[in-house]
Amino acid sequence: MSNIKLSKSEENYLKSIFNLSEFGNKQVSTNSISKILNIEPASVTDMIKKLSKKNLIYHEKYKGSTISKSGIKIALQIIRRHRLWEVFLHDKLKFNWDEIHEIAEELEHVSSEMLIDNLDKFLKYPKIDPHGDPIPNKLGEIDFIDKISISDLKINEKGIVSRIINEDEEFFNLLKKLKIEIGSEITLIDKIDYDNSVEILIDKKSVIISKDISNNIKITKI
Amino acid sequence: MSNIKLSKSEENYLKSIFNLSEFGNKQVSTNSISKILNIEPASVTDMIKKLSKKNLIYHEKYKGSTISKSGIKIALQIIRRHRLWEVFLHDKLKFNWDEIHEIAEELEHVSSEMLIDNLDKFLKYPKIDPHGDPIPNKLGEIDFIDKISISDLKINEKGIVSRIINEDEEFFNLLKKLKIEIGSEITLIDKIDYDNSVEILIDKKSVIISKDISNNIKITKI
DNA sequence: TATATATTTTAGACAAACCTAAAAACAATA
DNA sequence: TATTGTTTTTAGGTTTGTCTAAAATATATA
Repeated sequence: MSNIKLSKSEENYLKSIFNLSEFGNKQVSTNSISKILNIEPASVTDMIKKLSKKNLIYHEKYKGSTISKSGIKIALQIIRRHRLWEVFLHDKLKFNWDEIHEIAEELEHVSSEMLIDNLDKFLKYPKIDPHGDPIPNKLGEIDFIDKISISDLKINEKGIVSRIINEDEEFFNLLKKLKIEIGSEITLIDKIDYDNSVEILIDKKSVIISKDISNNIKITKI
Repeated sequence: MSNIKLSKSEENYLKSIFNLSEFGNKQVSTNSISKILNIEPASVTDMIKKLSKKNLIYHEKYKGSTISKSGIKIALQIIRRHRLWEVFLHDKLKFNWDEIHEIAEELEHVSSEMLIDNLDKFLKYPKIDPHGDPIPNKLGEIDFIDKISISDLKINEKGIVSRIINEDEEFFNLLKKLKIEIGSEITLIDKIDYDNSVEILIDKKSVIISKDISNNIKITKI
């Protein structure tokens, strides 16, 4: 089995390559990795060689890198760890969801499988993290949930908030004021044709939110 | 303020030096650090130079090292992090207390002050870890608790198990069978002069335990 | 106290993960 | 297609934290 213990750096590269590859389907350029990790292209080339030798990615000189099956498997475990820690930080330690990413970025590299399994159990096997991103299970399987816009609902239909696109602090504060967060139940009351804003029922109150705001909130139908 | 971010290595050295120094009172030999960290003496000398330059320890060539005030302060924070994570792993994630040390050893290096404060709050500000060791508070203050042996109790006096000395797995299994763990209430029923074994009431049952066993269990009087 | 032994330090090397500068390959376009 | 610009790689360097071998110092003992 691919039980090679990877360094923190290797894990970060692998995660980034996976994220850039759109589930392993796209070739990833050295430059894009460099930008995402804030590391010079020359250093990225070094690490690409290293990961290639470990068969976690395939690399064609001057062309780009593709993540391998075993690379994907490991990347999904790192993402699993990251997202489970995010749930813990948000739900148990009461961090705001704009504060959790950075800390989870550290915690994700603590590599005890039993730790993550027990954490998963403690959190009652959550399916999505506080940003609404799905959490891979122990086997790396992801529950794909159909995410739609509020305006895709019919009048009086209900949805659960499952993804916040914009992660700016101002937007976060607005949502806090509106009592909208991942898991909130929303009912569509009316669509206003004039400017494509929508009237919704949230936290037992009805509010009208602009198209721009509603576009940054994804939901799943109940 | 001494808000220098230390590397994982530096933190481990500092913690070891503190532990070996008996609360900063003793000079620590290069060899003892080498043994505890499993790192060659020559490498230890290198790190000693580095920590000296940062004024976290004082070093006299060929004599030994003493930990400084600011060194102690940082060491106590690392120990605080370690022990809080141990409480979390044991109480929340249901790890056995012989499994938690290694994982806490990793978690203790995740250096967000807010993380530790929130964890502390979540755990309801515990005073001791699952081994019975005291947890420094945010300011580095430790509650010193008078730890005594079971045989120091008078007949019918009660105590709370507050420290397990022997950390071997067999001993752990024995304690599990006897339902003895940190926090358990013990009542001394009788002292047997013949072999210095003691009869105690634990978990509503009376058992006789040998001198050797009772010596490995420290308690605090209620 | 002289000598043997143990401890500590110095010197020099190495791997990991980064860097800069320059060369090589590729892509875009006049 | 020749030139220009961009991307990627190579070459060589740095820092951190480790190592081994040898030298320096301290300690123990005959």
